[in-house]
Amino acid sequence: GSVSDMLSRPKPWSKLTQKGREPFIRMQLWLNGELGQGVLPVQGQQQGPVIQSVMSLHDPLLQGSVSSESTPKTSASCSPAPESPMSSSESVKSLTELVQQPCPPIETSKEGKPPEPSEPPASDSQPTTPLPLSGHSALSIQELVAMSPELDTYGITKRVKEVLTDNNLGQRLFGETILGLTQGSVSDLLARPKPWHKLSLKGREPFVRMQLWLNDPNNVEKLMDMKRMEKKAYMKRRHSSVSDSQPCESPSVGIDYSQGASPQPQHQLKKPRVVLAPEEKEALKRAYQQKPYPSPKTIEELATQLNLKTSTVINWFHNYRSRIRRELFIEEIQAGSQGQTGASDSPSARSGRAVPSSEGDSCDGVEAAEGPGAVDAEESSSPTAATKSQGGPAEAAAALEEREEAPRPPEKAEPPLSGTPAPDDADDEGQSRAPPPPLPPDGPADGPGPVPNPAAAPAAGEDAATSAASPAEGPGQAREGAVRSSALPSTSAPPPCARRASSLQSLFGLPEAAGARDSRDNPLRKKKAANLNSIIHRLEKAASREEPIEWEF
DNA sequence: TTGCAGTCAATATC
DNA sequence: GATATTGACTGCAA
Repeated sequence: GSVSDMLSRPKPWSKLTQKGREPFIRMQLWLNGELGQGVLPVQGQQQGPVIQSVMSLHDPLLQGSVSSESTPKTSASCSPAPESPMSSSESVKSLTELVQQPCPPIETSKEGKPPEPSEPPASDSQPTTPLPLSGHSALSIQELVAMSPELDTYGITKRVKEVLTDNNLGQRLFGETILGLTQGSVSDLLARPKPWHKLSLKGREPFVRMQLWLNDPNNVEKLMDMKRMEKKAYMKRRHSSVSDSQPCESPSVGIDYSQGASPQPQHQLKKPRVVLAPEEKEALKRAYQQKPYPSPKTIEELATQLNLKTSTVINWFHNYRSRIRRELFIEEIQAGSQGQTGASDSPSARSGRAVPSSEGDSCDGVEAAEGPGAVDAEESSSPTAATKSQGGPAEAAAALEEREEAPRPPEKAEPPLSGTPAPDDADDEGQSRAPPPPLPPDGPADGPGPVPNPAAAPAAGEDAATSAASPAEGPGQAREGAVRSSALPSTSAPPPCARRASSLQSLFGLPEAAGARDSRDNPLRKKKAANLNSIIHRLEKAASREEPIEWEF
């Protein structure tokens, strides 16, 4: 139990007592392989003293220092990390120093990728230079990650993007050579980095690699060399293959799957990729607004109505939830940087502003644009739009909604996000119990109708939100409201309370929220609401296990 | 069993 | 051709 608690809710180093730090030291040592597998001398035993003494040694490493590079530049200088919970600027330095050495080939210790089939030139080239790890005694990437101080993921990606574009280096090359990831993953990572504290050890790895790469004075050169070699190899292959076969269309130039691997018998076995039609996505989004966590039954219904495989629907929900979450992270960061209040705990936040890509665009954009909101616009213009596709997908969602409640807000806009919880779904676990509607079903009044004017929408949403908070609703709602407020902060994430608070406010239409943010808020709010939904859902679920009725705050 | 994080890899878009 | 998007999959944790 203690372990579970510690692993899921570790306290910041600075808040730990000597004793409290001990388990972390042990973990660190264990991660470093300095504690034999298995038996760890317990407490006061022989190792006790060792641990105690190590405590001081490791201090800097363990501490989460802050993104040194975020603002300034390369970590090297690591200015005093102000907001870092624990100031030690050294931590960063230690890592960067650690990292500054020549890099051995990417040792995919555990990375699934075997010998990087991709490494095109790898074969004939110098050691791909991924990790600056020193000799074998060197720390493995995992160890580095474990010991790494808090990095400013945002700042790192920003710099990486700059370097790559400035030098005309592609994501694919960078990803395969430096990170051991595919182009798509790199793109995603660079465009939507998660804040350090939300990353798992594995998720931190690419950032540590990037940091290491950034610290490598020859990083660009090495990559350029790789590029050249790739090109050369490509040309060579081309020449030779001109005559003979193969559609070596392997996108990645140097990859030779061709060889050892079975040629391409598989080609036929591949299942075609499912591509959801816009209407289907719409319907799913709507369903999501209603219930971010649909019950199996609901999923099945959706699948049936949309004529999709249930696994597709399930996957879609998983992906959508997680992607929305990610966008929220970014928004948080941005918001933080803008409101500069943000700076608080997440270093990433600092660099936020710099946010290159994510700007309004993609994040919100995505949803906003294609999401319900967009639809709205559409619909507003052509009322019947919704009707499109005969009773297609759109209806599917609608149907679901209907079941839930009556008036279903035409998808969209803010109101929906609140996603009127479907009370009906009795089957929906958590949900049913406590309707997690972040937002109350829009009052009979505004919500339901297709919000004709997008501009107006926000307002409506707000109202709804506000009302949600109001006692009026059923007990459930009230409860929720309460829960929400209390819950949010706890959400596992340590994001700046201030920020969070403000988002909450805006979410619920608290005073300032209303006018404060501009248009851009809508989508934002929607997402947040949706996110709240899931949070609430989980909270309720958890609560239900224990004291179903009790929790009111 | 369920949900999530992290990825891959096929497509879409620029 | 490079980058962005996204459905699916894997592994892990609760």
